[in-house]
Amino acid sequence: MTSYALLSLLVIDSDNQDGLTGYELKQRADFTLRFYWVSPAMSQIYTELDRLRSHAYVSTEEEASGRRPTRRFRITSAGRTALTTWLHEPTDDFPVLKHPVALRLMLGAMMGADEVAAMLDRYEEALVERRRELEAVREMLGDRESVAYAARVADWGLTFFDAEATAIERTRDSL
Amino acid sequence: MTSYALLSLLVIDSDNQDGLTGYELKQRADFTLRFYWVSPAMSQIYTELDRLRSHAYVSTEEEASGRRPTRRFRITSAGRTALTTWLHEPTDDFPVLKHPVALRLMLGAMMGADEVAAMLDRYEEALVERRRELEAVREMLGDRESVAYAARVADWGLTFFDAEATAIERTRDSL
DNA sequence: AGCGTACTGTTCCTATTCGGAATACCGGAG
DNA sequence: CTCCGGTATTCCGAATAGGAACAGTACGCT
Repeated sequence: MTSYALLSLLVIDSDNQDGLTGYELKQRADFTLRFYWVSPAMSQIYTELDRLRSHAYVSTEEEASGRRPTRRFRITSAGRTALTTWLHEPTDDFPVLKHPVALRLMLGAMMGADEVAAMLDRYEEALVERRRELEAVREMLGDRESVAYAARVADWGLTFFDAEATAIERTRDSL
Repeated sequence: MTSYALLSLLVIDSDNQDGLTGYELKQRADFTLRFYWVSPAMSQIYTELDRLRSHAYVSTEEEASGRRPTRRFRITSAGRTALTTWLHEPTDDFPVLKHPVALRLMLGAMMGADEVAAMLDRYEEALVERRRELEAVREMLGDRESVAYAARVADWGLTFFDAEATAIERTRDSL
């Protein structure tokens, strides 16, 4: 699955002629992908890139400018085809949510109400911060037609964050 | 992290004297844990149980009744202590959401509006089903004080599902 | 009693993912 | 020219995922 996530980053960037390095891919992932997926570890990005290259889904360009070899990756037409095929096949995958706050809340009885409240406060703070970051992304996207789908995904994320804020409120009220 | 999730299942069950087998633990995880975490693979459950036993956080009881050895696991007081310690140390872990629908929506331009709509429809169906399942759990919990925190977690999950439904609606409207 | 079948319970295998350390090179501020 | 922060890749070990394989058990059916 992660390979498709990386392919999607590459296809989004494909108007850029130069392609991306693994490092840049990691930065893009940190910037957007993490809001609706995860930002893969460096190690995994390079592993996936090797795999994609072995399928000829990406092409690499060595940049032997200095002494150090730097590779820039671009999606190939085969990669585009594979991605399109993947998009077309319906999937029944359901979102996976790993929620450490909920995990701990489950054992609230072992924590005490004040500590639960403190945990909620901390989470709320972190949430506000995350939301701010996503909102910045959303504003960058604006209402340009070319990034309309990215904007929809960002809006989806904002809806999620707002629901989290609501859940925090409700939980607090119930204590 | 998963080991604490398993410990939490064991502590929740600890009024039961007999303890749980790995298999039963998997069932419990399928029933509740998956709504706010993941249901670990069988292989991982047994791996974690071995680890927990090596820390003496769980005790095992061999049941050599027939020919087959069956092990029942119970949390020890050391396990309880470890769990409590873990609960007390504040964490800055943020929820992780892996959202395949959002991942695909990102590339909506490569799918076409009708296919995107179909994907949203399928997701909505699956969502309704999941919500029903969680609601059944929620109703089982009722308003008993002993499971008040579990009920809060269930409510949190329902809030999440409702937000997903909202996000689907909004996305549909924007197409 | 014997049979089929679904369920219980554990182990095993492989692949994927995570998390970050280690290494190395580059460019600019001072 | 030197330090330092950013760029870029590789490497390592561990955790997680996903099921298949295997084996015993319970129960209804004939």
